[in-house]
Amino acid sequence: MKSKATSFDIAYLAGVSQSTVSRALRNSPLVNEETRLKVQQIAKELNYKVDKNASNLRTQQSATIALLLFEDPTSDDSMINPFFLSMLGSITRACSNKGYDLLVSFQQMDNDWHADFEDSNKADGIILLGYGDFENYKEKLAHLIEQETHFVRWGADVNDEKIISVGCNSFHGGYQVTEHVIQNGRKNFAFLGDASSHSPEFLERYNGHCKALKDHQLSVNSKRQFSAISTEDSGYQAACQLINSGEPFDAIFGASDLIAVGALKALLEHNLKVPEDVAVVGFDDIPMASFTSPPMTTAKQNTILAGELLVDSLVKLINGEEAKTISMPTSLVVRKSCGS
Amino acid sequence: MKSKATSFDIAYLAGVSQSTVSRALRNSPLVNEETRLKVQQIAKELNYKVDKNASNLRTQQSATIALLLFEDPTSDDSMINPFFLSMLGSITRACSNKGYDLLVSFQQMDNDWHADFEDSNKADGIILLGYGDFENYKEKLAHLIEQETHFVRWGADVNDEKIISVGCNSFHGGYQVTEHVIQNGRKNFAFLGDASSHSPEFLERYNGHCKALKDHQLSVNSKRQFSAISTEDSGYQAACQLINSGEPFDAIFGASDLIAVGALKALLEHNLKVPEDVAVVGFDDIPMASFTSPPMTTAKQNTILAGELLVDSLVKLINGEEAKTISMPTSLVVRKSCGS
DNA sequence: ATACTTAAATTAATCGGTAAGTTAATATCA
DNA sequence: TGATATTAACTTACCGATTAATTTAAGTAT
Repeated sequence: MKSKATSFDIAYLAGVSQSTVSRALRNSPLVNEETRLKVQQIAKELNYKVDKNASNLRTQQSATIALLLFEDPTSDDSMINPFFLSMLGSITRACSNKGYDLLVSFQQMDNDWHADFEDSNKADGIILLGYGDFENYKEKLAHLIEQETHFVRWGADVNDEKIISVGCNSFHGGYQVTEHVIQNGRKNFAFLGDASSHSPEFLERYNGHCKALKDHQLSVNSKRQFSAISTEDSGYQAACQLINSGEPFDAIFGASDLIAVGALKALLEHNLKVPEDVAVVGFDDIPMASFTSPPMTTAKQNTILAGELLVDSLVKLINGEEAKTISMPTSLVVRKSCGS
Repeated sequence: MKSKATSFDIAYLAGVSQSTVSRALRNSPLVNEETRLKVQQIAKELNYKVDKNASNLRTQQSATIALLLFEDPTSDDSMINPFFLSMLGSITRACSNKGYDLLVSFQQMDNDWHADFEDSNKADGIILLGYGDFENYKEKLAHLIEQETHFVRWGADVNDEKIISVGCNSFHGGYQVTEHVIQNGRKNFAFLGDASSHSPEFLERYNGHCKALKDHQLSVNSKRQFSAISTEDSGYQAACQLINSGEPFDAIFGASDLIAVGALKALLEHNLKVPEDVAVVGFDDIPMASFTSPPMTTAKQNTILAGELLVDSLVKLINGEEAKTISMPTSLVVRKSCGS
């Protein structure tokens, strides 16, 4: 086992002190050009790498961001919500662009989740990602605030200026897709997804949905709203309930694409044709959405931009700057499932 | 800004020495039960968390694994290969089960990628994940070995006992899907995917494919093999080349599901019906595979198990134990795209 | 020639733990 | 009772960097 080179080894070989080595490697103007080059040369030969534990300990920062990904406890263990997977991809990129490493951690929303990364100095800040029961979640956030932990979360504004959120304008997205379907002549809209304060995003989508209905002189019928979490299975269940309820409907808005995909499956099983009998729209624009049969019309959330904004905001907080809650617009992606 | 509590603060409050605090918190038998409880109580009240930088520095290990995810440089920046995303999910879980944190880093295969995580003591070992030009990749692995870095890679065995790989038996998988389609009566098989030593996995799939053809008295026609990397677009291009080549074919084997999905699109555009005119099969069983139209028959790679085995093997290496290259079986998932 | 800058390096304190070595107090045994 | 074990604590060195404080040497001005 060959032991790693330290700055002392370099110092010895270069015939200078260890602190000069440290300075030279970080291009400090306090060290002579000639010395610097010699030191850097030796460091390279020894394949020397700065020990992050030592330097982080000394500087009290880690150039690392922790990502906590929350999952619905009921979701299939083998499959992470593809939407968040996309987010993860863009966050990873955004972090590396900003010179941060990324620690990824999956957490069950219901369990006691630990956000010790910053307390233990493993990370400088935290990104919280995931749908989930917000009412429960809120206490934990209060705790984070109390600990003065730097964090940003993905999601709708929660009207607390200490909680920085980056999210899509769910209300507008909900309005947008609903209006599009209405303009295709559908009148009896069903909504599948939790519409309570436990899921602020879904609630906003629902509110936008209802507003669109009202603006077009259609009534909101709560008998056509069925609760669902963001899994295909849950969407399937909700759609079955809807079908079995006997309420007439000619359009379904799934609060997320996964829910809509589940609905598609339920409709198929009940011999209802999409979009002829029922128009189906979703939310997110996950990669799968363009491969469903028929391809899904949906409100696209720009995950690339979202990842960048999350990281930007968090880095601002880490640097002691101000950061603001951001709401991004969604864009309507029209495919075949909505009938036009 | 409230400063974090250190073990000295606890020591002062508990009226013991700092080292006793350190021991008490780690349940060392060297400290009296009563003292231990008192210390732990105070630690809790202060919301004390061990500083990982300090303890890692002292113990020279980080309880962290770094995951390097390689992407085909040409792949769409917005979309990470869903197969690797699944792997990432299961690796994350496996790590947390083993008590390791996970650092995720995306790397471009062609650029100089850095695997400094272990050298800089940020991680105890590295998992390498991704398809890509293996010939190029090899030099870097040699470098890792030279540095005595602990690492495991996803992929086919590369016949070097210093390189521990965990992968699926691509040869068998290729054989399996090919044979299934042959048994449905197809005779003119095309293969889309790089079949060179630059992509060992694809090459193995191709070899298995050819073996199945031969075993069933069908000839291998290299004019029906078109190179492609694992992206939908590349699969689309390759399928177009195939179609335009004028070679007759009634089945396509995409070396990965993404390639097969691209092929599906090309066939649709050329008014070729799947599976009536052409059977299409893929490899991986990404989530999308069950939502294509028609749903894709494919060789499933068990990503959950794969993640566990990768982490297990790496942890063994970290602990100085032996680890062996592992080849897992694939399982045939029959859906509609293959015509039965 | 003396005093004063400036440049370039060194020394030493520090970050917050871990663990080996040592001491002090109590318990056990012949 | 004196010698030896055992328990539970304390002291101190150390991990490998960063950086403030200090020293040394050379250069400039009066």
